[in-house]
Amino acid sequence: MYPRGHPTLRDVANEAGVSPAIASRVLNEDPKVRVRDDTRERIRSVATALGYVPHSVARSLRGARSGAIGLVMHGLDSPINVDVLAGAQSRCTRAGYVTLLAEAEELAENDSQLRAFVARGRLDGVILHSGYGQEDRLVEAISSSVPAVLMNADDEQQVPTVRIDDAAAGTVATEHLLGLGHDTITFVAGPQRSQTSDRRQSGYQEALERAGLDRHVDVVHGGWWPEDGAAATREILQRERMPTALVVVNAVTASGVLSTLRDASVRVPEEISVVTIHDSWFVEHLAVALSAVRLPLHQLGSAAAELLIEAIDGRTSKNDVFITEPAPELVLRRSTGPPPSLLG
Amino acid sequence: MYPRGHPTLRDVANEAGVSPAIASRVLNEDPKVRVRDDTRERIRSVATALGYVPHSVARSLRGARSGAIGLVMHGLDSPINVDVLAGAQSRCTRAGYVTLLAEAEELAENDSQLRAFVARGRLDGVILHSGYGQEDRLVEAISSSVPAVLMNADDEQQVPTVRIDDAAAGTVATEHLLGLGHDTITFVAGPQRSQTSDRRQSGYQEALERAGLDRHVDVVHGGWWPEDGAAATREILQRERMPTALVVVNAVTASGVLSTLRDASVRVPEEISVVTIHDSWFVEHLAVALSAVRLPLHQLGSAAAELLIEAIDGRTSKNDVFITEPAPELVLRRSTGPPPSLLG
DNA sequence: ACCTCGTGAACAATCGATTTTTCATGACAC
DNA sequence: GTGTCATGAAAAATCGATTGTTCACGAGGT
Repeated sequence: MYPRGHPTLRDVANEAGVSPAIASRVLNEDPKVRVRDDTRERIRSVATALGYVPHSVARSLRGARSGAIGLVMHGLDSPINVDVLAGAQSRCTRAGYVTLLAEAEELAENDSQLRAFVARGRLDGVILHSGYGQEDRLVEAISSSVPAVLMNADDEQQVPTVRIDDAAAGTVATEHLLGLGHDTITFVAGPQRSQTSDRRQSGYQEALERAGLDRHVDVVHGGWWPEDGAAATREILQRERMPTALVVVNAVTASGVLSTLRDASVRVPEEISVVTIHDSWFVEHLAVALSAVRLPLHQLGSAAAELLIEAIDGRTSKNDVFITEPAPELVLRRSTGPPPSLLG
Repeated sequence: MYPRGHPTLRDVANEAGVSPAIASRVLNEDPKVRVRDDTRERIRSVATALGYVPHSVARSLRGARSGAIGLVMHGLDSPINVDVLAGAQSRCTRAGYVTLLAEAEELAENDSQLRAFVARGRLDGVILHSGYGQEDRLVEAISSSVPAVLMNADDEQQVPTVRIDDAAAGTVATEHLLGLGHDTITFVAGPQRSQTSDRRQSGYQEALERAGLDRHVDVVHGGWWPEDGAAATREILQRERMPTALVVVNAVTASGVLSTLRDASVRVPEEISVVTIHDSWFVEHLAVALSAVRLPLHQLGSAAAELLIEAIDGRTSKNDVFITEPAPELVLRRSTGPPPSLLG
């Protein structure tokens, strides 16, 4: 039923009594071809009558365009990353591309998967989710065979990159706490090698420095997952002097922080304030409704798609994009308040 | 740099002083061709020296296989659905297919997107995430042009379907509450037209009937999102006689239920117990760590991929698959306990 | 010497659409 | 009546790989 008897352009042409050449031009509305109106009409009606659908593979073989963009993503189990994916995916789709999805880790580990993915002719370009470190080989392998754009990668890259203002997010979060009167604020960071985490941390440090509190910079390394937040929190809980507030690198990490604090019966925000970066659907449903800095993740994805599509079309290809609008903004909920000392 | 000067099979053949035919056979390790060892060696080394990569489009034009599978998904903003996606994606990838991702809603609304997606030759098959109702036309359009498998669809379908035991999940959740002594248990359902929700609800009803409580069946319709759970909860809170326990159709919905109860200062589980279906990473970090019934979502995806791949290969194609292993299982956390009446 | 056979590899068709080139027809001018 | 031009459409090349068929050559048998 499926592939059998699918009419080809030749079938349409024969049925309409014309050559495939003329049928192709009519159906593609080639402006520089002269056809009689009745012929044009005949071809069109035969095409619809037969249910003709162009063969995309044949078309891209001739045309050197596949109409497909590859999306190489990290950790889709995190809603944060899914937001980015959605932004990229919908932008590509609106531009008429179909999107191929792949997992960065799998591609990096499995050479035959990688080869199948970037096989010649399959993709017009690739959007590569970066910022998880240690992926130079993958970036190299992909960008050497197909136009590529990176999302959220390290600073020095051969490949065009789109970034969001992670440092500003760190600053906004920290300044919110400073404004409430906190002066011992710990940054719960991501993995040691993450530049995304580093950038947020530098925003945190900058805010402290501006407040004259550079001596109070305090960083605990965690990771991107709830368990990482939980581990970091347990470490903090064991200290003699606990900070009065936490800036957590990521909302998923923060979910582990909050539930660990709850399990330890530490009241938020009365005993400790928590603010995080990324405002996702779940943050207001966590152990405590979580104050968070909103970052334009969806835009990160769509801007990357935009940049790639421009590059594919050969239009002005700025090399990098830094998304500053909308600026990171705090969404205030229940997890932040004045430090205990000010509560009387 | 990219497409320019990519060596073709002909380039390899010329360089090695053989015909493209023999080069193709050697590189693909065709067993029924006889070549001298030195020729074979020469072709191989020329291929690697030139960095030859087969042109996937040319290959699939000739071979009538694209090596690509389409994944049409609903609501990727829900982690629940992402789990399903991940299962399908990784199974396809391991079988050597690349995966094309599309949004069911967009495809249903936008005809040109749909046509681009199922364009002849692009896909060897499609996995279609169903169970959101009202998608007959999409299923029809897709399955008429390419082999397809449905995930979690309604019962009467023309297309092979993979299902999980939603009814059993409803039963397990309900029996857990019954076992704790509850007898007024409300089911917070999904949208009116969702068969997935209906199946879970029927499991709930069946459990009540077996307990002789058929008169206590009570269903409030909500939806798949936190706001839906919140709205349903507000409705329940306004009643004169509140139930002592809730079975919530979905963990995302339940997150809205729990935070609404928290905001209304209703203690969980002391005043009301809540159990949900779907055990995702976030449920233990919600307002109250949520008891949940684990369903094999990842397997739903991978089984669908499996079924589709078998169909593509023309191997035994069972028409439907019903996943019963592992059976739905309760993961006990803090949101369920005895009803107030038994607490003394 | 002639025919047969096996070996190793070239030739050529094919997949379906696009695109450049070529061609047939009729109208018109001379 | 012959040459020129515009019109409308057919022919044929092309994209790159795969695959069924054909072919050249040398060894071996008789």
